[in-house]
Amino acid sequence: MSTILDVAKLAGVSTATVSRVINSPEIVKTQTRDKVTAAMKLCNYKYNALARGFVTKRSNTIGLIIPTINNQVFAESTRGVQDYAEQNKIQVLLGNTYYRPGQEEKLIKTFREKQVDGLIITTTNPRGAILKTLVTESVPFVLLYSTVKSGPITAVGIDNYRGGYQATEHLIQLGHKRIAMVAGKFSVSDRSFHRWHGYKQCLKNNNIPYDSKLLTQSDYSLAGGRATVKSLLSLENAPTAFFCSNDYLAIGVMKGARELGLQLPEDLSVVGFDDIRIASYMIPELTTIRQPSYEMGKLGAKLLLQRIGQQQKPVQLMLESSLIVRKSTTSPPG
Amino acid sequence: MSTILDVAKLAGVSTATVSRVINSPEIVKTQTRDKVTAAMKLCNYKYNALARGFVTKRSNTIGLIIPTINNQVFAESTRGVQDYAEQNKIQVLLGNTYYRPGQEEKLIKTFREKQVDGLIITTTNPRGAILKTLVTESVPFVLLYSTVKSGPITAVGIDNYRGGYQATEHLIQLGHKRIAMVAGKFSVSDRSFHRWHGYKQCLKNNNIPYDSKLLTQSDYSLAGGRATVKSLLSLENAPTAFFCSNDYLAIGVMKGARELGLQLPEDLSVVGFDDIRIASYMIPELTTIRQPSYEMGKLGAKLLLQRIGQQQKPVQLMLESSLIVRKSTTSPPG
DNA sequence: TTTAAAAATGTAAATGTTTACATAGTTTCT
DNA sequence: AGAAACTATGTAAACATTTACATTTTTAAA
Repeated sequence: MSTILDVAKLAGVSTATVSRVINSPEIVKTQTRDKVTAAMKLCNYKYNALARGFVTKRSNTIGLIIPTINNQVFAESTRGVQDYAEQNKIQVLLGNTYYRPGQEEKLIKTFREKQVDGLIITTTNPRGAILKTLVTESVPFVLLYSTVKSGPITAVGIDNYRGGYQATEHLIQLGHKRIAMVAGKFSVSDRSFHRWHGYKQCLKNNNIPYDSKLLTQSDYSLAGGRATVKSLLSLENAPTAFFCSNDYLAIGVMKGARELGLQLPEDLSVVGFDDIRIASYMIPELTTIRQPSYEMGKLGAKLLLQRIGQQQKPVQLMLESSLIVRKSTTSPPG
Repeated sequence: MSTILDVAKLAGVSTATVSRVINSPEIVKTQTRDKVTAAMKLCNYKYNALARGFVTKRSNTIGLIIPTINNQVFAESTRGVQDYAEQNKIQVLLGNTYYRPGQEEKLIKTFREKQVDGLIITTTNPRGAILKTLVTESVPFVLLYSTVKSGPITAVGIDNYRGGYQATEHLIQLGHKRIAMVAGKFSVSDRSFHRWHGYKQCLKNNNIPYDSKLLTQSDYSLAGGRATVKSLLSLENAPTAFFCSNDYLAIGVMKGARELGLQLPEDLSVVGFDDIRIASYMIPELTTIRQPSYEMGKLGAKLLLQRIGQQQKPVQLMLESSLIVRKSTTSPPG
């Protein structure tokens, strides 16, 4: 493999000049530039970005850490990050934690060793020590789907409390009094926890007593939703509506309910969260709380790159979530 | 930031010894090792994998190129690649082409500059010049969802022809004679093209005349499927079954058919392709051709790492696809 | 012309590891 | 005890760029 030195010799110039042709061609005379370009062609020169990163201390790479690429929501934000990064000639190293404890730390360590210029993290543990370390050692990073509201951390997210409130309010307005919440495990993400708070508060504001039997915590998955239906519906005084922590849970719930012979939405109303693409293709079309995942990814990347360039002040940005009313919700039976 | 040299000074040893403690601790005396480890702690030493890559010519990074992370199929294979890579302490750089022409070449160039040890590509253009270049310059790479059957390229895929055949055969056995194919654009992927060949051949073998009006080519998306239904159903002598190039198309088709007032599967049978997770949660549950995406990703990564290590002979591996009969197919009406 | 200023190029050090080879220290064997 | 065979460590070059600074060339001004 040929190096800058080979090119330099071939073109009869110094390595500095070759480097300049690569990095700021406008400052080298056209004539010289052409000689160099020709020489590069001739010896099939391939630029070594690793060597560059080594000397400049800039890898032009960022690390992206998500729970799992298998959730369309994170796929969407990943796409946002990638698109923005690509526009700025930055590559993305991707890592999944699969919600495994300790995995975030591991990935962060590896990525830092790889000399990434910054990190974008959808964390499972926003109070973890590792984030504090990153702040102390002034590693540029930003949090996605974040629940942090203040402090020295740059973060973007939505108001999960409000999302939970919106969903519940919608159901109450339709006349529901017994509303179950199919939450994701709180231990795994406090986003679900905040949504639950919104749900609870909304019940309270509407003088509906909170019943802890109506809360379940399961995996954030289709199977999780499906599995949780039976127990909730076999309660005496069964719920007439389900608010689910994400769309996969909601789709699972709809499936489970169908299997028990219920008509949707007549017998049971279901609200999801996220508004993944397929939500509007379900039958009935899924009512849900939309969060702008792609935009969040893009914005997160933008904030990160700003932070890498100049010392930006940390900010916490809140994106708008919105209730999308479709066909999976209606008034309770009777 | 402290370097190996700082650690060495602090511990009173040479850089070589520190390096050895990092890379093969067993060959250095316990006593020395402890001194070094202590020194590393003391000056908060952070390993620089970039510098290592620079001297060893191994970045421990591979590049993964897919059409779009937004398709659950590719998300699944990505997961397979990642999981296998992680087990082998390899990181993954991810790039989406979004089916844009020229984008594959661009990504390959960037990744090579980044000195990736190898590439995993789900190509849109298996006959493109770039792959030949990679072979010539002996860059280790493997193709995923590949349609290449022989030659100097390592590739893993399924028999798309057979998949198309299986799907069609299933519909014919149910009694259908007018079977439409909702294909993805052939220009964008020859996988769809091969499936169509299987479809055609199966019709022929069953003495059903091929009708080119029953073929549409659209985007591989929910919207693409939905949009294509109307025109097909308004043909005189309309089809009673749709074979779709992927599950998103199929789900879109089901939605579109529902909107036209059809009952599924009584009025229209639909077969998909891929078996994405959500397929079995649709109503009716989607009959489809399963391809083992996760396994494909894992296997691809395995083959790549083998190829990087030793000079392995190129192989083309064919994974089993299988017909999963669910509820979206039944006998034609009447 | 000369001279000053600006533009273009060159020189060489620096970056943080690894590793072939050399040296020193320790066992083991006779 | 001396030699041989290991074992443990050190020395220093190599890797492919960038870049501050120095030098040369060109251009413009006087």
